Amino acid sequence: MNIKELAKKLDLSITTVSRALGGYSDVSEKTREKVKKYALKYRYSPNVYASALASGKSKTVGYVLPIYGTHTSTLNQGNLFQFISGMSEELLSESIQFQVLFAKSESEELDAYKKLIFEQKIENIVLQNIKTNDKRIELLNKYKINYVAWGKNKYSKNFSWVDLDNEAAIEKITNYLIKNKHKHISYINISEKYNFASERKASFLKTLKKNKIRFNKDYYASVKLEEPEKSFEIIRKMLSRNKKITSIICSTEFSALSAIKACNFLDLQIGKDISIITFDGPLVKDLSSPPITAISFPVQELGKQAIKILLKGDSNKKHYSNFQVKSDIIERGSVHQVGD
Amino acid sequence: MNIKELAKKLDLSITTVSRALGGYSDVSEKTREKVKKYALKYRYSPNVYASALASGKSKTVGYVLPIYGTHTSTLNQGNLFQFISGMSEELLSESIQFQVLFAKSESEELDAYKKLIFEQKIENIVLQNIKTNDKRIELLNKYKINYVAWGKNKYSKNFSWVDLDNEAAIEKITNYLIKNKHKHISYINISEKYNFASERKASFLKTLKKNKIRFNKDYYASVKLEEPEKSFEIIRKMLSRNKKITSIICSTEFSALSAIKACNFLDLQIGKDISIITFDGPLVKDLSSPPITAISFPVQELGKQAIKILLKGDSNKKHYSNFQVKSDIIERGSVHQVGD
DNA sequence: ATAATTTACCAAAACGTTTTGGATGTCAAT
DNA sequence: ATTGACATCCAAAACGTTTTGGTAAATTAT
Repeated sequence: MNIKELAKKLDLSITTVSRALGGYSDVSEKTREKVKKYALKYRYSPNVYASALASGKSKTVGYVLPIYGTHTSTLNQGNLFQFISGMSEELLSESIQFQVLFAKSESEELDAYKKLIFEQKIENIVLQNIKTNDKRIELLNKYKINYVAWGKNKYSKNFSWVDLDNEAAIEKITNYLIKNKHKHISYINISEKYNFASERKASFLKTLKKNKIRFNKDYYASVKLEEPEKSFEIIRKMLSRNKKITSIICSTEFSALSAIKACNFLDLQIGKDISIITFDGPLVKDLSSPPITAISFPVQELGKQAIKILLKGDSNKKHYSNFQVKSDIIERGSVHQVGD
Repeated sequence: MNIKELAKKLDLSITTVSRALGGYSDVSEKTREKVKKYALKYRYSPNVYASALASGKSKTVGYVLPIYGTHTSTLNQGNLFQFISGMSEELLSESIQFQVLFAKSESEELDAYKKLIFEQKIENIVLQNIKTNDKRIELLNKYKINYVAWGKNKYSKNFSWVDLDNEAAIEKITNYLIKNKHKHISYINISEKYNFASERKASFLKTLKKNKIRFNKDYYASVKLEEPEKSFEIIRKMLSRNKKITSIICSTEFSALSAIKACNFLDLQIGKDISIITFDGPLVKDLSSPPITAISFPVQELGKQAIKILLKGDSNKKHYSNFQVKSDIIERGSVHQVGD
């Protein structure tokens, strides 16, 4: 069933059918209802290719999913699928397509974006894992693509984004530990080339300073996003070389699980000898023993908002939106009070 | 740059340019090379929408990724991204698009396939998690879609598939445990509505019988694919009610990690009081303490082969291919000999 | 030398939409 | 009665390809 056949059944022109379904005001409500009814009855849906060709717009949102390293990078982003789920839900309700490409390296990633732009003529894109200096941003700006980023950086006055308030989150965590009399706080972060990690480090340093605790660089390490499996060795070494450490902050739940493993290895009892606190995720939520206190934020909502902002966006207009969420600590008993 | 402009630059007709790039034999090799050179020079790539509209073929492979439950279902499929990575690699080298939809429930899943078929006119699809009675198979057969499944079922003489030899894998695992004098072997499987799980159960029963070990149904449980977080309670209960159990086979690595948690909870020492053996995955590989003996198979290769079979397939011809891999046990010390 | 075949090219139609630029009819204002 | 504004519809062009059904020239077979 195509538009021609449908028009014939309705005894209307192709134009009117098209414009009725397109929501144009130059068709009466009466005929619009009739057209809609028949379209449903005969299961008509416009051919996406013809539609994209004729209008020059693809009604598609593009997204590149990085599966770096030994495909474990997704493990370091435990709430990735919550974000995708949020996007997906919002897109479904707008009946807009969702084109996902997979990339196995950074160069493949940039190529994937080029493919979306040049080959598929996609004009709406969602980005994630924004770097402090992000080539993708340059690319998308250059070609006037409408996009929304999960994450911000120093150029983010000039694009739309959604994000967790990373600064507030780390401040909250650090203060929480300090309140529990921790002075030797370690932090297992992600490489600072990712802006969220850089923000978190900055906030960590700032909060320590505010509380007059000297930052010890031996207490800080960063793990590559694409190499979660390296976390264990890093934490094990850090803990065995710095016996004074009483708490570990983890930027990802994978690190937190690695920290558990390291504590087991070194016979440190979690919640007694040492504290662990992490950004939340499904593994930490359901698998860790013992349960780990975590900071949680509504990732699915972030995905929904990303799409909402994207769809009302317009790459020509110079108006940018953003959406920031706060986070909350969920106590699960892995943080102890020092000196008890 | 479109084909018209390119043709003008080359002083050739649109037809010839199109057919040169399309690999038709009615173009001389000399002009073909010239066209290719210019296409590269001017960065011409055919408009995918015009191309799909004109040819009626979309040059796209469709795929539906289930993110069931609280988006944790991917955790129960640890090697999913290895499979995707394999597909992705193969598709990239053929410069074919990869359209991925996400589905959050079974009905959404079926709708997603319908969307691929009816709205996007996609004629190549990869399926995963084949059920013993799979509605998707009916749908795809009915509309003569070319597809390949990861997994088989009783109707699989009538479609193409790639899979692990599940029967051999479970036989290998069970024999391995029996060789180590285990008689009270428990098995944490996935719901038998998935055919791979059903095959595994059957093979488990068969191998026990062959070795004259009576099957105890209290030693067997299945977890829903979309509810990995339930594993822990199931295993904990099973172990505390059946003190004779000396080994646990796990169909997914998430179950294996849950089994570790349960053993810790019940103060059972892994590799001494109780053995755990599992299907391998990235979590078990890098995160579990202690390391868990696992059965491993080349998932990425499965993804590659799926695409190879798909692309040479033709929904009209009644010829079906398949590709089956064997698995190997990787000893990591979590299996002990009973009576030592 | 002529006929038959093969090689290399091309004009025009087709794919199913959206959009442009009217056309027609109705109604209120003059 | 005429004009202007508005509501409602439509024919035809356009989007950028692929495919069909050729033609002319070159080559081979007779």
